[in-house]
Amino acid sequence: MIRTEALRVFVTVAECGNIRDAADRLFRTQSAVSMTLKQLEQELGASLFEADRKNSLSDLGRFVVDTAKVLLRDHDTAIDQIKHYATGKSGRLRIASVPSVAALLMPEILAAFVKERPTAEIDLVDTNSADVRRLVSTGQADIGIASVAHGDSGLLHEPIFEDSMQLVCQETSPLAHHPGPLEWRHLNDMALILNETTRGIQAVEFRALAARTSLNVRNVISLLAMVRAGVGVTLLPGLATMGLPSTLLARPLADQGCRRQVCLLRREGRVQSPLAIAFQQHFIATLMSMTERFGILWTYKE
Amino acid sequence: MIRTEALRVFVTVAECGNIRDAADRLFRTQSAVSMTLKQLEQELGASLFEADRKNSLSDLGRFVVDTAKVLLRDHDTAIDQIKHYATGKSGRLRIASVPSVAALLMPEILAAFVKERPTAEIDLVDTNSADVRRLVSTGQADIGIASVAHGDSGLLHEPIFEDSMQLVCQETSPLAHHPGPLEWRHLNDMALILNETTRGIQAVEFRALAARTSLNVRNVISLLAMVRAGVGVTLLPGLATMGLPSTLLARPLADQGCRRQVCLLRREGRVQSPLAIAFQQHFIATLMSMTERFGILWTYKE
DNA sequence: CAATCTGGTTCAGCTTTCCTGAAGTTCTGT
DNA sequence: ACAGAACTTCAGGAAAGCTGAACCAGATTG
Repeated sequence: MIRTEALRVFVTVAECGNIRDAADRLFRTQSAVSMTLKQLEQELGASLFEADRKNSLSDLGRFVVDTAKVLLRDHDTAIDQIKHYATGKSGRLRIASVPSVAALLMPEILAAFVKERPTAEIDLVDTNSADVRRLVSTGQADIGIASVAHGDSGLLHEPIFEDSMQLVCQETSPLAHHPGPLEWRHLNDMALILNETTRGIQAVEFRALAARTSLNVRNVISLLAMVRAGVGVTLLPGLATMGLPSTLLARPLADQGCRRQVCLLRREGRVQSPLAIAFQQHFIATLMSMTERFGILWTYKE
Repeated sequence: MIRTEALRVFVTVAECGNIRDAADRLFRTQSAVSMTLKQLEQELGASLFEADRKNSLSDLGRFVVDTAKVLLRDHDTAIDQIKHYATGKSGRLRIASVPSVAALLMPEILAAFVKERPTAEIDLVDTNSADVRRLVSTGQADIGIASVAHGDSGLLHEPIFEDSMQLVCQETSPLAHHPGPLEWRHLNDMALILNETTRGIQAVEFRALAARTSLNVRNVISLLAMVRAGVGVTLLPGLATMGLPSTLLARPLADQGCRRQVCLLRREGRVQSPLAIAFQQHFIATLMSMTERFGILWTYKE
């Protein structure tokens, strides 16, 4: 059996022209190198050098050096690739995230992550929570960031942070300059536009309000356009209100229990790729240092 | 350190889908395979399979299989090439030979040799003895077949066979039908054409005859054309007379000591390529069984 | 529901391989 | 002829790899 390492020893000796230098380079003793060479020659049944002195190769030796050099190069790059993949330095990662996180938090988080991993390929999809869950559970995304729905089978979720819901209205709205947090009753006279994030609100007062309206807009851009056009007001998580257009305002609610929970989702019973693991660690660690700046409430455990 | 063999074990398990079958294929026990896998996973710091059962790969596992498969393929073909080269099954061999051997013996000898070595590249040059020696001593040929000249420095020669010199004349020549072997004196009245092979003849009687002529023709084709045209007679080794044109005849000489010695030549102090060694063995062995057919006298020792 | 089967892991002990340090050999230049 | 350089050989010890036996955990079955 010809060991790859024996070939490496031989190539090193051929390059150095003598055993001592090769032994130094390989962090072995002369005798170890000598014996490896002898064993290799025995294996091949022919001499690799012209003489005892290792400064001139035999015909066979030249052939073996040439062949072994490309073998070793290929071998080393392949092992390297494997190690990179195994340590999450390369590979492919598909992230599905709700728009607020994708737009406001991800840029900063991903910037540092990809900088350290120039060979990693990362796909970021932003879509609504339900779709994020679908993508993750069907294996089309490796990691999801969304609110959690009970009854999600096959998904593991780890709560990351909470985000208090805010009212979004025109700056000309009567509620715009209302002093202090808004009570539910203040919304009684307003036209309310529902959206995906309002589905998670449990408060009975809100559910009563919601029952009176049938306008439900999915896309955030459209939703804000509606509010801007005076169709009505809506509720959005605090994070999503950070880049609000100038004619709109966000106002806090008095009901502190009215929050959306953002979770990290992954498929159950599935070994994650090292890159996915690395991303999660990076995501948690980076995000933790960003909580204050974005006014979010950290709920991650462990 | 990731061993190539560990990757081979992993790929085999991935292909078999379980350890038992893989162990059988690898001629190892289950436990050995299990431990190798465990060690590999430890080295990579991540799991290669989805579960204990080895029938579904993790993301990392899939990547490693893909990468390792090409690595192993390249590795195996490279090792194979080296082994082929080392055992003389492939490589390049440059043979320089005198025309008589090249034309009459080599076809049969090489036919079998190349048939067993489809990937070997063989160059055969036919030229005169002096040039054969030059090619071998300058390293332009690996093996030479020629008569030996004393004072050849840097050349090793092994005598192979002897060949008795014969007179070549027109069939209309007075000597053509002379009964019994020819004495030197029978040539007294003949015009003699010298050639390279006559240089090696020591007999004083011949040297006296040779002193009287100044016509020396190198190329065998030209030489025979001369004889055919009636310019004179010449002497050639028996082997070279076997394909004589129909109007020419070869006649034996009485002087049994008048022979040319054919040797196998190689460069001194130089390790031969395995293919060259293989060729020599084949050459000697095949030629030995051809001696009678070609009327040559075997002189190879050892 | 216990009994069995299947696929895998762990462990102690053995064998093989590999490496080292010291001593020996061979070549080379002076 | 001698010193030094280059390499080999050898004995002993460390490490790695393999095996057989025992063990474990899920499935399957009478």
